[in-house]
Amino acid sequence: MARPVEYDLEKVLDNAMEIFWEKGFEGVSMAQLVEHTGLNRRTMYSLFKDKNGVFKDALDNYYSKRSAKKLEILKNNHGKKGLLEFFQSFEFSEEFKGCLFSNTMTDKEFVDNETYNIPKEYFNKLKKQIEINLNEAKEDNEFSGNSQAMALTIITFIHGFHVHGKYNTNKNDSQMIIKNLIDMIK
Amino acid sequence: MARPVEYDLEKVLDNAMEIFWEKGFEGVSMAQLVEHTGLNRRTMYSLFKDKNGVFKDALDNYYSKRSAKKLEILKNNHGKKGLLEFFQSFEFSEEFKGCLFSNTMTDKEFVDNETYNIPKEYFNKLKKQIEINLNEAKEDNEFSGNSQAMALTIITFIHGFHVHGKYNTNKNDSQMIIKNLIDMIK
DNA sequence: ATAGTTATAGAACTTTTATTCTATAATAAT
DNA sequence: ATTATTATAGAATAAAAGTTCTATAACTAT
Repeated sequence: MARPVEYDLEKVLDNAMEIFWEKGFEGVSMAQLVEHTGLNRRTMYSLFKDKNGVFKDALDNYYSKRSAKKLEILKNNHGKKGLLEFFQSFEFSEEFKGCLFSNTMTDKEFVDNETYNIPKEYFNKLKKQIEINLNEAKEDNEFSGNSQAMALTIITFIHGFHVHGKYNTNKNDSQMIIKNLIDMIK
Repeated sequence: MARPVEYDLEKVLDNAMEIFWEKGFEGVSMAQLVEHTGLNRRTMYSLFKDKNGVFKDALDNYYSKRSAKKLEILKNNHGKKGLLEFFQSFEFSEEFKGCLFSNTMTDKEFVDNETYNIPKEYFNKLKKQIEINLNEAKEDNEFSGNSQAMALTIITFIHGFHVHGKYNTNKNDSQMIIKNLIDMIK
């Protein structure tokens, strides 16, 4: 009945996610978004309310494509094994983009609350899951500290790992940091 | 011979530092800077080259007012004592502004290289000093790990601590995190 | 084939932000 | 007092970014 769409929403979201991941919410203009998604300006606004709307959907996409998998790694592996697999899933690429969610936590003043809550709630979930794995590790006699405190520390560390990667892209350093943290969990 | 200045450069820099600290480089407009410093728009541009110039001088001011003192704490206290004093110097205010330098590390694409290098070099210095304190702690039999790896881990952790504080302002959590990290350094 | 509906193209508009310009004000030395 | 010099006030300019508008294109159901 109507003219068919030429875009692929899946790809549009992937492209939006990619550029936001690299440059951050404030670092990306609508013009760049239009260029990078291949979408028409007008189509952009018919699909999304505004720039924040694009960002919100890009974050949802990031969650299902990436973050949800991180949670699964912890859930599907018992205790300390889950934590080890989790840390090993971090990529050490030279062109380090960090984590879109972790980056977004520092953009509180630029995005609306609903959008900010997406990564925020992910980190809450992640913290709880890490705590579960630590408690399991405790039962296995592979951890003897305070699970709650250690879960918070690990979350804190994850944030820092992504910040550090913004200015130090040395692969050895990254691996050294991860290894050192793992050794500290006992 | 000429009309005398009405501003106090010291206060101007403090005010600029304060607002950048709270909102980040991109989060502050020249209009806000003019309002917050009490300076005239034109005077602003006669004192600083441009917005980046204001930011650069605000960072230099932050270094001498705050960061340099952090380094001194480590230098003036031997080994692990220095590290403990260092961590205790972190403030746990509810209205958590984080660390201007750590925040700036995530703004790489917005500021020029010369400016970005100010906090970057501070963290390099800090890492080296932490390494020195860890080596001293080793001689005192208060630490037995890899100093280099642990120094990197602590720096990473510091970055993360400031990101975490952006969305979790719970004082108990912050204290728990710091305490947990200290316990892990051994 | 035509009417109806939605997509696309890209210009136009509006707001915001950084930067500069013109005019005026206040001091110190002559 | 006048002049030279620099500070201030605030308007003006220019570029960039977000958003919307008008016109045209492409398809489907009748």
